[in-house]
Amino acid sequence: MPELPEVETVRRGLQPVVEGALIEAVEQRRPDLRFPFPDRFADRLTGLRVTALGRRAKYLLFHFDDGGVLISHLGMSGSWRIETDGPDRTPGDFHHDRSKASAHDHAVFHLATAGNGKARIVFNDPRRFGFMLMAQEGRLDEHPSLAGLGVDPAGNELDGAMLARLFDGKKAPLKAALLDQRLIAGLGNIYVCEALWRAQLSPTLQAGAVAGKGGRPTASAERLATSVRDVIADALAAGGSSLRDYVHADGSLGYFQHSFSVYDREGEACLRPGCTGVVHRIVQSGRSTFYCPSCQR
DNA sequence: CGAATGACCTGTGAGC
DNA sequence: TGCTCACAGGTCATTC
Repeated sequence: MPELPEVETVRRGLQPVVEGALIEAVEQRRPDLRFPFPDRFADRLTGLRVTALGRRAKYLLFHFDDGGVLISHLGMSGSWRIETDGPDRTPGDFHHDRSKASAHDHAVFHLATAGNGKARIVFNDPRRFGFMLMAQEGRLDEHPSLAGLGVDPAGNELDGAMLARLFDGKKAPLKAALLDQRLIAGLGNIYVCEALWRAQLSPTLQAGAVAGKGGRPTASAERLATSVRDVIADALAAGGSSLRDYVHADGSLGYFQHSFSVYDREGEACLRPGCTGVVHRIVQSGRSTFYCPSCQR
């Protein structure tokens, strides 16, 4: 379920366990995910210390003390799980049993944590659209997976003016433009639908029309930029609020109860106060779009 | 060049 | 119950 807010929630859950941890062993249980694992994957990681856990768009970045960086993408169905042995030792510790082990556990990192405990983090991915790649510190921006990524909607940069500049002259529908990771990096199908609903804009409008002439922001562009940021911020808040340190009792990360305003609500009443419309589903570039034709124009 | 489509995988739920 | 089908939150390669 990983769009940007879910990936960030996973990052925050993993962070206290992996930052400062020493990788004592790595189990790689199959040769590939979406792509082959990097050559000598387990050997290269064993003995390294994690200096920081970062994120770029939907990519998790494990920074190591030798200057290497592990780029981890969750694809459509990937997840990380934390396992620890024994009773809790400090207030920050948590205990998770191994009952969730499954055939789709593809990689296991055995860690000696900064707090001198033992932990494992397990990557599980039934559909195997996820992947892991290696990069070098200082050359991250040149890595094929990260080069060309657009602005992060969780930060402060995205405003109406920037959105208008990005969409200026684009003939693609708004839905497709918002999904384009080269423009805004981190939005996925759900939050694009949600942002358009908030902004009361039709997903079928031409992106360039919203930008306005010459990239000067229209009221629609301002509204859309605000909606995108608010949708992401609200999802992030939801990710942290219902969980203890973003970690479920079973150690799984990043999946949280969430209700959507339009996504997956085909045929149901529009939730906007005063709107009597019904949510429709259409297909744009092969993917479902949910929107209310009555109030999104 | 931009835009649209198919491919990559497995799991799930709806409908018969 | 068991089968088939449509569909699933992402990206990449290919085609028009």
